[in-house]
This record gives sequence, C-alpha cells and structure tokens, in this order.
Amino acid sequence: MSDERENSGYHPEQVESKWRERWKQRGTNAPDLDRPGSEPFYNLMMFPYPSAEGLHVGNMFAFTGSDVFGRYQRLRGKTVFEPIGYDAFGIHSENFAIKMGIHPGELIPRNIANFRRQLERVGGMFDWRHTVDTTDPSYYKWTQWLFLQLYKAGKAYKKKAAVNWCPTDKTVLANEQVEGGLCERCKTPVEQRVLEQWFFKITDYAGRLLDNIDGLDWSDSTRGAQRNWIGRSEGAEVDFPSPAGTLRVYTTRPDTIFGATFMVLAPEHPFIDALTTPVQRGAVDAYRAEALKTDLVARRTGEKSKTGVFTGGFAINPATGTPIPVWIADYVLMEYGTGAIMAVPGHDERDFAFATKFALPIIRVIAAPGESASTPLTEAHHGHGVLVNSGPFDGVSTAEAPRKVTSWLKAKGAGEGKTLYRLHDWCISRQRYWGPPIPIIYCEACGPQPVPEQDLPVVLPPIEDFRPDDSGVSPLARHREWYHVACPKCGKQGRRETDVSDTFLDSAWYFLRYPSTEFTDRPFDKERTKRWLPVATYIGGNEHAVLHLLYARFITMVLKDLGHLEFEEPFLRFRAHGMIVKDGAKMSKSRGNVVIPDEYINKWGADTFRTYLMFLGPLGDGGDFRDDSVSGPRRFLERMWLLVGDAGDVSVGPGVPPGLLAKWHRAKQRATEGMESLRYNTAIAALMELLNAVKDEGAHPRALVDEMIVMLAPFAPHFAEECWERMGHATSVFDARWPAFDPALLIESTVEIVIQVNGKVRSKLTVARDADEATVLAAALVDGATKKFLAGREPKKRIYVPGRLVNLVV
RNA sequence: GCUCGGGUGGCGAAAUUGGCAGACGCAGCGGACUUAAAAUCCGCAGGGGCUCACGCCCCGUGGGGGUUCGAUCCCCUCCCCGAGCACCA
Repeated sequence: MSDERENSGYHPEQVESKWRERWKQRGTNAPDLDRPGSEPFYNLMMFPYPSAEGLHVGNMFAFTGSDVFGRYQRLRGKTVFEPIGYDAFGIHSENFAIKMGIHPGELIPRNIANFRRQLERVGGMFDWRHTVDTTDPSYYKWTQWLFLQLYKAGKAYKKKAAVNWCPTDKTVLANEQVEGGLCERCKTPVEQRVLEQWFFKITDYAGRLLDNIDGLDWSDSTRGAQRNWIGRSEGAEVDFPSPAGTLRVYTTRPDTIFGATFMVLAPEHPFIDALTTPVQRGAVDAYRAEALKTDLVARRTGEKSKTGVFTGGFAINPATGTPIPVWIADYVLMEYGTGAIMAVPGHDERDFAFATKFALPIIRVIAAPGESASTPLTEAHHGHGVLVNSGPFDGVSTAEAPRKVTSWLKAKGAGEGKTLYRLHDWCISRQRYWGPPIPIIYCEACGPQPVPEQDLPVVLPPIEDFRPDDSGVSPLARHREWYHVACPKCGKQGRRETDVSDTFLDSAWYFLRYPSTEFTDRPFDKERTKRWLPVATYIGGNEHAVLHLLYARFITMVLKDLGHLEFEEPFLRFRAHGMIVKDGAKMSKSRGNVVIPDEYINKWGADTFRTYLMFLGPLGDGGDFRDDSVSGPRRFLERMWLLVGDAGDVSVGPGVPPGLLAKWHRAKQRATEGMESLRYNTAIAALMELLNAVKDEGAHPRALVDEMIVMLAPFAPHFAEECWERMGHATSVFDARWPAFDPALLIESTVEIVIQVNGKVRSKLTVARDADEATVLAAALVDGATKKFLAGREPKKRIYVPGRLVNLVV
C-alpha cells in the first residue's frame, strides 16, 4: 500500500525512521535549558488528554501547527524549548475507565504510551526530558502545594453553596461547565444541590484579569471571550428605604432613577417575609415555592415571559420620595448584584414587559431628539437623549447624567458608584476519584488543617471501587485507612478531605512545570523560570479560550503576588487553531467520519501528512479533510527530491537567470510572511511556485536548493534533514538559518504596466523598472490596443501608479 | 437579542489591504511515454456569448446602494453561515 511512486527514489518510512533515531542520538531536540546557545523561545501547545483512541487528526493539526512555528523560530536562531505532556486526570478519563471496566490507573499509562509513540512518529520537536503527566504523584504533589499556597493566602475557602450537580456524572460542575442548563460533558440537565465546596477567589482578580487583556498579543475573538466572561458593569448601588429595612439595588443606569416605578426582588431575597402583607401572604408563598422548586438553571433557560407577584409592601424611591410597590419575580437573580432591582419600565425591556403584564405605571425619563416628556412610550427606549421628568436633572444629557445622578445620590447618603463583575469564584471541589486529593485534614478540636508541605503528596489511594455515587461524597471516603489520619496540629484522629480538585487546576500551571521537571524539591526552579517564562507563543484550541486560559492567568497572578513569580501574564502570544472537519461535519465516532492519522502516515509518510495539513488553509481556520488532496503535497516533495538529486550533480551551473533571481527572493519574502502570520498555506505555496520557476528556467543553483530545503524543514523535517545531508551538509538542517531576502532584488528589471481605459484593462506594456511617468504615459498613448479604445478621444485624466498601471479617462 | 469572526471557480484557497480577481494545490479535460494501465511529463481550464479561425465582447468576489479614475478591500443597508454570551438590572 505504501509506495507506488518509485521513480524518485523517495521512501518516507526509511527517511523518517532514520532521522527519528538520529535526532535521539544527537539530542537535536533537547536544548540545554541552563545554557541556551541563543535567545530562549518557549513554544507551547496545549497538552492533550490521552484518550484510548489515540491522537486524532485534530490533535495532529494543532501540534503540527505549533511545531512548525517552533521549528521556524529555531531556524531564526532561537533556542527553542518545545515540550509536551498529558492532561490525564479528570472526569473524561474516569468515565471512560468506568465504561470499559478498567481502573484508570491501569488505562491511562497504556494510553500515554500510545500517545507518545504517535507524537514521536509525527515528527514533533519535543523535548522528551521535560514532559509532564498530571496523574504522576511527582506532578500532583505540586498541584496540591499550589492549593496550599492559595489556602494560606486566604484565596481558597470552603462554603456551603448551591452548586451545579450533574446526576449522571454524580459530581459538582463549575458554572463554566454548565451549558444552557446541561452538563457540558454528558448533556444531562443540571440540578442544584447545597454542598460544602472549595472555592478559589478568582473574583478578587476580576479587575486585573480584565485590564491586562488589553496588553496581550492574543486574537480578538479570544480576548473578547475573556472580557465577556469576566463581564464588568459600571453602575451604582442605591438604597430604597422600606419597612423591612434599607433595600439596596444595583443599577447600571442610575440616571433613570426618576422613572423607577416599582421594585423587584429575587424569590430568595431575605426581605420578602418582612415586606409581605397578610393579604398577599398566600400568593407570595406559593410563588416562592414554585420558583425555588424550579432550579436556577431551569429559570435561566426557561421561556422568557414574565411572572411575578406583588408583596403588598412599598419602598421609597430616594430620588422622588414616592412610595413604590415591591414585587418578586424570578427574572431577578439572587446571585448577581444585590438580588433586587429598581424597575424602570420606560427604559428597560424586561421591566417594560413586566409593567405591561401587571399594569404598573411607565414613566418616560429620557427624550431623544424630537421627543418630549410627554411623548408616549410604546416600547422600552434605551437610546441616548436628555433627561425629562427627572426633577433637578431635566435637560441633562444621558452622556453625563449617570455620573451626576450618582454623586447627587451619594451626597444624600442614598447610594454610591459600584463596579460589578459577572465572574464567580472558581469551585474546584469534585466528588470523584480520579484527581489530586485536596490536601486538607479535618480535626474535631483544631478545625480544618492544611497538610504540612513535607507530607505532600497526598497520594491518591488505589481503590477498587472508584465509581461515584449519589451521596455527594467522593468515593475516597470509602477507603477507611486513607480517610482516617492524625491531625497535623494536635495529633488526635482526624479525617481527610475526600474531594479531589478540578482538572482545570492541573492544567492551570503545567507550563510552569515543564522547564523544571527534574527538580523534585520545588515546583519550578527560579532560574529556569526566569530564563524561559513567560511563554513566548501558545497555540491551542478555541474551546479553551475562556476557562483554561482564565484559570492559568489567575494562578499565575496569585503566584506572582505570593512572590513565586516575577510576571503575571503567562502567555505573551496566544493563537487559536481552527478545527479539522470531514466532509463539512465535525468528526465523531457516531458519524463514522473519524480520520485515523496512523493510516495516513503509513500511506504517505509523516512529512507529507504534515505538509498537507498545513497547506489546507490558515492555521486559525482549520479545514476540511479530503483524502484525494494529500497527493499534491506528496508530489511536491517528490519533485523536490529530484531537484536535490540534480543539484548534487556537477553539471549544475552557478549562474542565476535574472528572472529567477527576483522570483527566488519574492518566494523567501512570502514564505517568511506566511510563517510569521501562521498562514503556512501561503508559505508552502510560495515554495511550490519557486520550484515551478526553477523548472521553467531550467536552472537550479546550489544556494537556491539549500535555501528551499531550509524553508521546507518546518513542514517536512525528516525529509529536509535527508535532503540536507544529500546536499553534503554534515550538521542538522535545524542548525542552519532561515534565509534572508533582499528587498532590492524583489523587483525585476522590467515591469509590466497595465493600461486601463475608463478603469477597464485594455492593454499591457513592458517598461523598464525605473521608467518615469512621462515615458510610460507616452508609450501608453501610442499603444495599438489602447488607441483603439480611446477611439481618437483625448484623455481628460491620466492616472499613473508607478510600476503598476496607467488609467486613461475619456 | 448582544459581541466577535466569515461569505471569492466543481473543491481547499490566494490577492503586496484601493490597482491585471482566482496564485498554489485537488479534482477535471487534451496530449506524450506505454502492448495496456499506474506513475511521470507537457498543455488547457471562472461563467456566458460571437468567430471557420487568430481573436474579440459581456458578466463575475452573498444581495442592493454609495464614495472613487479604479472596490474582493472603504461607507450605508439587507441576507446567510460559524463561534461565544444570553432575563447580569
């Protein structure tokens, strides 16, 4: 099956196994991290979850895309550190183990061995001395250490909270892992449960996480997703006196307060009982019971028509001094702001819908140009304008009204400006088996105690029955010898925390570990970290644009504040790769359109496969996998192989035809631009064009062939090494330098000028590169084809773009 | 609904970001080599029309409008696809 194309003498499997072996012997891909010979460049790709199926084409695409960049940087003279590892803890692995009836502790090492084989085969420039496996105690020892640092700094805390519970996975999910009310993993509707959970105070960092985004070299979409997730709102908290006490609301539009005609509380709001009048008691209780029965998620995803009930109570609008009715409704959420709002039906859609349904008064307080205080409102109006019906603020523009009203309210002691974030604290507890145990010991006398650092790691005990159950308690609680442990403070019997931590914690710091894997007494060495971090370029999937990147940034920030790091942003440059689809659809086992990369590598070779994947389109776009297109890149390599054979021949002349010289330099320029912008498809196209030009010109100077091999090396590394050797070089092609282009040589000595008449191309002229305007125009006017279209008319206007075109307007 | 991407031949795509639209590659067609096929090499190739022919004309980057000597690129408007967020006050 492998090789029908015998003519060229190129045999991928021989070339690739030879160079895999050679690289290992020479240590080609293992830079000296303490004495890098040149500028260090940390090239990171998102580490894979080692599934039983092995690497799929999407992984290959992503890793190759990143590897090509690393190899390019190396050719630019950097010392490149390119590690890879395995993100092997977590529900994903555990569920698969349950399904197969195999213990994850047995399954995962098998999968990892298979992944490693595949990763080596595809030709990644990986430094295998520095790899991580998050399930290895020598790794998760430091994940636990990390937890302790946050705990000691008061950034980790335990609280009873209504949390998202997945009844299928039988565990708590972070808010981020719930999509539209469903578990993102198994699509089961999520329930609310009140459990004691560990949280990280990521909300303390919301402002910094948001502000720093501006300075990051990340793609706009990723930055947007992060901003969106953190969700900053600028507004004010305002106090409304009521019989039950001061009702505080949050609003982003304090300037509309004169139009607040009623208030709405979340059904969980603590003031409801005190505000409810005897007459309304029955209705209120019924509504609350109904609302609380429907869990938070269902409330969010349910239909949007408004429901609610009047408490019978009133509060005073501090701006107008008028009593306004207080309602409860489930469209107000207890977890955001204060769980209470002032309703301004004239200028908020939801309040408008509510007021319309329950016949509550609607007052206009903003008038756009052409409107007045009495123009009727047929819908909520949230445009700009000036304030009306707003007492002392009538006529103030909406641009400055929020600020003015806020300070007026503040002076009255009725409120203050307030910035709010939508980000919630990060719940890291998981009631599961396959994760790092959270290093806490509970003692009757001393309370929760951190496990002393010298006792780390708290090793995950190998228990037979690792299945989760409905109790809300981790299976670890069933392992009695492990569970009971002496209190580190008083020595009396205590018990271990049985929750394990979220997989996202494992991956929130792995990039810090890579350069320091040989240090067993510290998570990351100061010197190594200083030399290699932050990460120069990080390439990964957009599915991690929010969670993983946000958590990694947060952990880095905390470690900086605690004095362990000198930087607070871990990834200077991040680019998301696209997705590989097959026949327009996402690959999945159920669709039966999964591409197994091993088969393609067997058939075409890793070099062809890599080149094909990168030729598909820009890295960020992904692409549609088509079997029949792989032959193009393979043919290109074959022709290149033959060219190298010719160039090795003594008959190769030194002369470079002038036409070829410009094309040569142009190809170098385009290849360089393609590499820098991760549009590798254009870089490969430039090399193909150059090869075509070489054929057409019938000249193949040695220097040109050498440079082509270097430029091809990131895509087809084994192939390039072999060609390089055949050209007589004794060292690795990756010790060569990426070729420079000479801008002066980009332009050919003559240029073709397009002649347009009235903007339409009518003729072409070949003139000297440095011909001046008068000469070109004169030549254009006597040109036969041009004359025909001018039809004797005198041009009214003559446009000349040097080196490009002439446009004659008649 | 809001935010961010996109929309170019049969297909993947390119276009020095206002200057010859479709480079490069796949698939296709014609030819050479071959007993034949595969592989390889040479040539053609956006669509439509006129011409015996060399050639020539018109249309064309989701639709419509605008700016400009000139628009795939800038502006307005609408449609469609993808991703994220979504009763966040």
